[in-house]
Amino acid sequence: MALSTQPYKGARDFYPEDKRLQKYMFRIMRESVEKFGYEEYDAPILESLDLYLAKTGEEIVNEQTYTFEDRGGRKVAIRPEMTPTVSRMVAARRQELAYPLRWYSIPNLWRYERPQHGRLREHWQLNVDIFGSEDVQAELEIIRVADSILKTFGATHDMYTIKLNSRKLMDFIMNEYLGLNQVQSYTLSKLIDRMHKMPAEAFDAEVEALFSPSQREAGAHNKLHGLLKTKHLDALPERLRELPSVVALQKLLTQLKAMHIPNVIFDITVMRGFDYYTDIVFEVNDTHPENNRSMFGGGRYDGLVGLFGVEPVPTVGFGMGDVTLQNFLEGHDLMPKLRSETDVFAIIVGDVAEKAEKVIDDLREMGLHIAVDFTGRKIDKQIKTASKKDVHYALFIGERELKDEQYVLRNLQTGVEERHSASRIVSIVKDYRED
RNA sequence: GCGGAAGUAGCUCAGUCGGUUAGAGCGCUGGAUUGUGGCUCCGGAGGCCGUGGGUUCGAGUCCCAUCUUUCGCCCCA
Repeated sequence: MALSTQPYKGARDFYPEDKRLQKYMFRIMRESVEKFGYEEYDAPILESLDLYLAKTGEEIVNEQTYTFEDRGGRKVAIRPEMTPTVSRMVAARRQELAYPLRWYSIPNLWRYERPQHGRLREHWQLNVDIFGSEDVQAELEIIRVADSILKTFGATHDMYTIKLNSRKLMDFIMNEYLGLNQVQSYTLSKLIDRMHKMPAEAFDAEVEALFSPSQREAGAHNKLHGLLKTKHLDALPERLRELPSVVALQKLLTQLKAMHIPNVIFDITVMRGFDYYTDIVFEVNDTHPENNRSMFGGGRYDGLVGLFGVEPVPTVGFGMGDVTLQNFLEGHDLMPKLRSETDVFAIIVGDVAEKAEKVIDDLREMGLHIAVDFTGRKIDKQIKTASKKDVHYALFIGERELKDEQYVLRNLQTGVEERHSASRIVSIVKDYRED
């Protein structure tokens, strides 16, 4: 039986053209967040399993994490997300860091689950966090950063919606306003989280089953129903509007709109999967009709750093996955045509290899990326090879060129050929590379 | 983890009722008087029909299992 050439289930090989796309996406991400002063960090892909047992949703640890025992008997996990890791790093140097911290990373993460559209077992996820600010200005900045990234990819505001909500508001609604106990609240929040994926009747039935007789008596169901239909903060009952979280949400919405981000809305059904969110959460949705799903999101999690036994550090952050981002870019026709990192494919004509290599080395010295075809094949084959590699220019070097030191530079896109000196070639190619 | 669909050449696929040496297009490769790709013409390579069992005189075709891909569910990015 032959060895399989397939990559591991749910993981991808990155051939040069795939890697080109990944590098492009990471470059835009880095440039966007660094504009706001975020600094890159990194960490090992392996973590102690304990790190994930304390928090996170239970299912992620039990069923979706790759775990194993190392040779020393330690329980090890391949990181399924970056937030616990970065919280651990911050906690380790809690006292000496200069707050507010603006950190980002693009780690690869692993989750053991069934691969399907937009979800693989290994993915890369831009993580952007701001540590050390309780002020809603932190949320404002984080959302602006997320918006700015999408804009840099060429997206316009009609392509996505930013939905905001608050966990504190939801907790208040469930505990105080509806009078639910802890178990009921937890179940209901998970139910609201997937409310849009189930028929209204099924949702109603599950909600009804959740309430106790006395709660039903008190009209809990109707109250909840009314709330879930709320599209604006002003439409909330007075008691809820006075909550600090709601005031903060209102401020956020107003400021974002003032900053020319009109596609933000309040959405009371946004919950986010992780249990560690403590207040404001947000979610970015693709508006493309065929891919109308949550692309990524984030929120405030003030409790995580404190789990390591140090004073808590208030934190706001989000994670943006490469697979969902790619789907978004493809859906909105935002994928760039990427060329090779190689600027020039040199074609040596005749028996002049030694002299030609000298010229090529000079060009490399002046900063060009040049691959040389030393096969001596027919010229048409060599041009075809260059073209297939998505190299932009072919450079012919033969007797004639070497004699007068004028080389034939061919633009493989247009087919236009010109004779130039080496230094002129360098500036032409560099000019092209710049844009 | 639970359902549905699909696996034939590198890619996209055809293959009748189970019947001889398994097909096309594209791609790859060589050539059309040796310094120019994409067009045209001619030649060539390339298949354990995903894998393992079973039924049958005979299986790409029917049955079972398994792996992979894919769509949905759970969950989430």
